[in-house]
Amino acid sequence: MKIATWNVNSIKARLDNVLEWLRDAAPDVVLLQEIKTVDDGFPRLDLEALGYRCAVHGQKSYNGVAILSRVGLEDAQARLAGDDSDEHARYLEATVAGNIRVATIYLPNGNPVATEKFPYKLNWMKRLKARAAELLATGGPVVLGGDYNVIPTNDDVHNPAAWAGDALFQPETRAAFREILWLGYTDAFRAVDPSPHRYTFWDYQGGAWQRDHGIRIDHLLLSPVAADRLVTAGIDTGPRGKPKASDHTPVWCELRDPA
DNA sequence: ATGCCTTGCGGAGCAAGA
Repeated sequence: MKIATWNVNSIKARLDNVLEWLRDAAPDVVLLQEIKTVDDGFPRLDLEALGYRCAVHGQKSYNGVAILSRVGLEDAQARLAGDDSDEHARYLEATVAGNIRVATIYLPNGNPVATEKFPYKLNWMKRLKARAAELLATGGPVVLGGDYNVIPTNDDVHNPAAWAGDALFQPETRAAFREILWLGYTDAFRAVDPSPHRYTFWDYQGGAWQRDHGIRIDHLLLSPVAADRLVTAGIDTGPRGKPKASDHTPVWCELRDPA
């Protein structure tokens, strides 16, 4: 069972890239972020033609998340509890393969730090932590994947000093991410690859991709019973090097079938 | 250097991203 997460930066602009990658990588479940379309604009038919069912939580112009699955897709539920005034489409859960609860997460960027955007980010992380705790309490396999907009450690950024003032790298941001991990979640990529400077995002500007000036901000967090099934995980840098690429590239993990 | 790209929206030049 291969589960991947990918911030595609517009599903419409990226459709050919996404279809090509689905054929090449053959993931069973894909957690998408930044689809940048309302539900009706989602290219459902093209994805269904490859065997995927789709759950979509869209929004006009910005944000938007979706789940693709070719191993069943049930009980989709959008939005995080805790702030009824939050209209951003950033969170969607569903059950795949019968009993794996997955969530696609587009965590707020939070920049600039001196504006209301940063406390919105931190509050969103509190809401996510609360939901993550609820899901742990079910005792079942859970995979929380997405664009967390969090650089966890100095090993996850090319030049830590350059990011010191950024919302993705603030001590409060990193602490809030650790709080979620310490509930009992495992960072799937880090569990299998401790090497530093493995990135999932490279800015479009300044030749960041060509220079490998990236950051690791897309993560797959596994509950204990999901982590017990972890076979391997990786970052697929292929899509970032293609024409018309998203600025993010897919992260994936492989879970063995239950005993 | 809040620019350097890229996208959506709408039909020019912002807003937002990270």
